[in-house]
Amino acid sequence: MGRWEPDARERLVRAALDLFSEQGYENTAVAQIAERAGLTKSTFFRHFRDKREVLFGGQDVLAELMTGAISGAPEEAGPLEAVEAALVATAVTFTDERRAHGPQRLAVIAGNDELRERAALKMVGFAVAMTDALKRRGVPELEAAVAAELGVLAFNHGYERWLETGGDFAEVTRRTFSDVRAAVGSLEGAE
Amino acid sequence: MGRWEPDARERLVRAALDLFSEQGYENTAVAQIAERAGLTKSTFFRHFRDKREVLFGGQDVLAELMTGAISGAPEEAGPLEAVEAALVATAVTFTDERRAHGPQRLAVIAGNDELRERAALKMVGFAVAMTDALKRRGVPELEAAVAAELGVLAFNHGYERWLETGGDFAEVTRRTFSDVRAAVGSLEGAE
DNA sequence: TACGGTGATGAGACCAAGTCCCATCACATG
DNA sequence: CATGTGATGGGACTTGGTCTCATCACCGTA
Repeated sequence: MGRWEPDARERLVRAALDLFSEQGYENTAVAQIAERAGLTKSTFFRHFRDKREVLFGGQDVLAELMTGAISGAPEEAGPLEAVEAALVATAVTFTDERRAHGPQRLAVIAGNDELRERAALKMVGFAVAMTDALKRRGVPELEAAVAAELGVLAFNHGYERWLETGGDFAEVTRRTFSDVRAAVGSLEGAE
Repeated sequence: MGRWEPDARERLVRAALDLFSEQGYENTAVAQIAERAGLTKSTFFRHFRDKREVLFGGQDVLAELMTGAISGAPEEAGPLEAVEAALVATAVTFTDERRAHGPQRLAVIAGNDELRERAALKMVGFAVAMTDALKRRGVPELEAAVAAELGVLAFNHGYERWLETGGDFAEVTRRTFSDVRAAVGSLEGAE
């Protein structure tokens, strides 16, 4: 596993994040990112499938953590409890270091359609993963889909709250999920 | 409003859909689509922002129909009733002619990541549009988001059901949304 | 110390998506 | 018949993304 300067991948992420912030996503060429990281275009595409992916690395790990938690939830747990376990299970990846450049990352994504598109796909990926995992537990199709969708909603809101308020991701997300469930209750009760 | 052969846009859509089915999305060049439609690459990009968009035309109209219906819903209507009205309002665009190439379109989209990505973005667009429209009615943030998300879920499932079973889109969607609400009820009651 | 294997990188050709600018054509109007 | 307008054609150009081959650092081993 020989290497010149270590952490090529992380260097690319940092360079990309900074350049996107400075000049905007579409005004930044991949070659420029690679150059700032002391690498070349070839190496960039060896680490990331495309230009967008440099901002979304490790999301597949999240999906695996979610499905793992749902599969491993106790027999008696209902779908919503399983989904909550899935959200909590992702907390291990949300370190303080990751929290540091979270706002910068969010701002870049919000400012570009291609990136919002990629973000949307990732969320759909989470929803599908959780839906499938729930169905494997015997949860009916529609109930599984609804539970998963509520989970993704809580995940997104929870992530933003976590960036704003800090604290433990698991704790913040649990609260957020509880708020979502309360909102569902209000909706059902209102009519 | 001069024009040689009429309906350039529709010809492009047909050509694209057929070529994508025959050879796959990524094996089809924009120039090829334009050629089959008797046009050129320039004209293609004058009608569609990018290669993907040729399969997603008119989705902005749907979003407007949804927000219009939510804004125009009676005062007493709850969030879920407003969302149901939004779904029903889109029915006018789902003609028999559109239903004809629906399955072909779905198959093409399912077979390519870029296209699923674009589809995901469109759904997020619907969710955001409905959420905002609900908030303008005074619905609290989270309740609005949940209601909108349930609406999008019903919209997607309803669309597929409509393609399979036929009939009136409004009717199919109404039933689907009712099923989604029932699923929500089961979830809440289970724990 | 020399040698070969391995994994990461560099370099450059190549194709297609998407942008831009300008010329051109059909049609309507005066 | 002149003129304007909207849609199209054509081609140059940039960049994302793929592919192939050469190169370099490191590691183990003789």
